[in-house]
Amino acid sequence: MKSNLEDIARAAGVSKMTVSRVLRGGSGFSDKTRDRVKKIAEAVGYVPNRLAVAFGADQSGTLVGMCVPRLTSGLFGHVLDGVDRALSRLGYQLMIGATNHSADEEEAWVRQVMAWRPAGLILSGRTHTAGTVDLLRATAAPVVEIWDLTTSPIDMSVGFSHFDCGAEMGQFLIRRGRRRAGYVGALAQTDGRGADGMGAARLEGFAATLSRAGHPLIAREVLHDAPGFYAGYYGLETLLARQVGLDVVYFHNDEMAIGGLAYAQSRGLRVPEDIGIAGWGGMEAASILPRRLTTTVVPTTAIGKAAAEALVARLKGEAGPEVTVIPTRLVPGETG
Amino acid sequence: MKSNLEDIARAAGVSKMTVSRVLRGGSGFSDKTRDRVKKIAEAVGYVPNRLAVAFGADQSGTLVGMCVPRLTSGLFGHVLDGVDRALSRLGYQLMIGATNHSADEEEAWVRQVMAWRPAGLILSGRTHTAGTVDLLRATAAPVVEIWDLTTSPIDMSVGFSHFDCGAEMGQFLIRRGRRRAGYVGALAQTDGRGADGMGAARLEGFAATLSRAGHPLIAREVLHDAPGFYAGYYGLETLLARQVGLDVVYFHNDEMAIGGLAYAQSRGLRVPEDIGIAGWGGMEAASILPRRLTTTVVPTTAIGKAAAEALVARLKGEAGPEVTVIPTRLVPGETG
DNA sequence: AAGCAAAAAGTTATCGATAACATTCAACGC
DNA sequence: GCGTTGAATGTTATCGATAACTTTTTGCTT
Repeated sequence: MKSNLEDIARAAGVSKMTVSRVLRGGSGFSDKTRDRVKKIAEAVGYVPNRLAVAFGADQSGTLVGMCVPRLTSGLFGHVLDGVDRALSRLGYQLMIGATNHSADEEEAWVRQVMAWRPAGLILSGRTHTAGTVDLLRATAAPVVEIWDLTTSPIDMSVGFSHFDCGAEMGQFLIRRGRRRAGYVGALAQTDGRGADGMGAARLEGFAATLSRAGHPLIAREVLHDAPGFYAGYYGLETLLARQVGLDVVYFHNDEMAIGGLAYAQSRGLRVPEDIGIAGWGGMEAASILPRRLTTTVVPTTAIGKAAAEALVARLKGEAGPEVTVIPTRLVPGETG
Repeated sequence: MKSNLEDIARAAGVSKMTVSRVLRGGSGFSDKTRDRVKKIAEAVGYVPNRLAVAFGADQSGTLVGMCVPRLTSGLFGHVLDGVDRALSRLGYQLMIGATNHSADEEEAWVRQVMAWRPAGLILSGRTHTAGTVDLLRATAAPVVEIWDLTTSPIDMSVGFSHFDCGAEMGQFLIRRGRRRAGYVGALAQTDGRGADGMGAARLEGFAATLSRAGHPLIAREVLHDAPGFYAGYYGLETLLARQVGLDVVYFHNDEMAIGGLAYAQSRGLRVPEDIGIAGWGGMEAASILPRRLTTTVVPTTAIGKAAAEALVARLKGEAGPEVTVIPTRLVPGETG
């Protein structure tokens, strides 16, 4: 990893500049020179120093930063995958970080990653600290906020409305005759910064719709825990212990809903006869249960892809849409 | 994002060098100067340019590259999380990539990321192209190979033996009286490069153990597909259509095993009475099913953490172990 | 107040690639 | 064979931080 343009230039008996031109493949050299330089570069295993390129341009043209709430989330894994596939094909590098659902941690990450002068950033959610927003506004780098759509993005936004997801599920459950609904969530915000803005927005949309229909949400249980199977299992246990007579429970996500399903079965409750269960997210497992889970499918990979494409378009100077809506799809299933 | 040391130096009436010293907090400046410089740096929102630092040192001291087979894998999500938590705490940045189970794609990624002169690399698996190995050996950067343990690592290795996982499960199922075993895998290698070396090693260990016990593997079905629920579902369907009388099926991973479980239930097969099912990996869902899945739990986060720590130790010049074994744990469950 | 050590601050060179500009060279028409 | 043109190639400056070195200032002793 030691050879540079200078070494190749010396070996080929030309100047650094000629080598640079050859290796980037433009024009300004003879076929003979090109062949000789290329052969030498190949032989010494030349790897261009992107640090030098980026530094010279005071902008690392192929570096993109992406920050997600949790790296262990199945949904975000797919988003990440969508982004990575779209970007790596074009020669971009992905620098990642996790906020652990804390806007302060996000700010710390943004500050760190900005030091690398990335060509662009992809952030998750629309809740950021004032410091983060200042930092980003002071930058020319394009920023895509994904997941939770915002009508006034810092720069660009790709995703859908969590509020609408909740509202749609509320309407659906009302239409199915549900009248006494509960909610089980997780990751209650601990730092007062709207850390779980997205789950909270779904709950709001859900609750608002139920109220409008005249059958308001009766009970809710929000755990200070990772939104996984266990949280769903114990969350439903807690909720049912506190409140009798619920006929449906809406969960923060599918993992929790499947956990809830497991609890209901362990208690001998029939789903959906005794109690309905609805999730959110559309994890693969949900569609292969004995009874298909009633849930909202989120096109995760498509969101990642769209975010990457919006970013790349902006980097190429093309004028793209400020807001890209990627619609979710309510899947009726057999548990709601 | 425009201010640099020069700007601050000018504003403070000192030289760049003094500003540099103050901001890195060493010595060689008066308290008065320090306060003034710090105040100005704060006011202009100075973000140091790591590109310049890394370039000057011809090594990006805080950049670590990590490559996983798939970003959508729950297991690797946890590994990634373990790595990220350990590294971000120490101020390192993580650059990621996915091989999509292709050694060639890995080489392409390594080539790209080496251009950033990372302080170290974390790779998944022990199967690499000759080109990758050459590239890495020519580098001073520490490399940790995780997941599949190798006794002769390029540099360092953290993980466990997939062969042993398969062997252990084979022994266990034999002890439970299983005599006619099948296997359902996925990600059949299409490019002949050992793309799925790790699942293949488990299968080998499994088959070898069964043979030694006198009850060799009867049927196997390896799909050209992502190893998810669907693959498990249809994989078992295919296997059972081809071969009657199987009394247990070992799956590539838990997701596939759960898919298989769903197929068995859909066909009215009783588990484990009519057919046993065993998975691998230890996804959270597996432990909350009505019947706990027989599987091997892999301490994913611990592997990530150990890999990060081994890398950091090496970067600090400490002599660490070449090979770190992170033991897996067979969980008997009730399906095998 | 001179002398001297130590602290404070400044100067220079450097890392690799490339844009912008400068120069050399070859081929061609007349 | 001489000027012209365009292709081929070379030179210089630059990006920001910092190591290594040099100079200036301060503070203290006698």
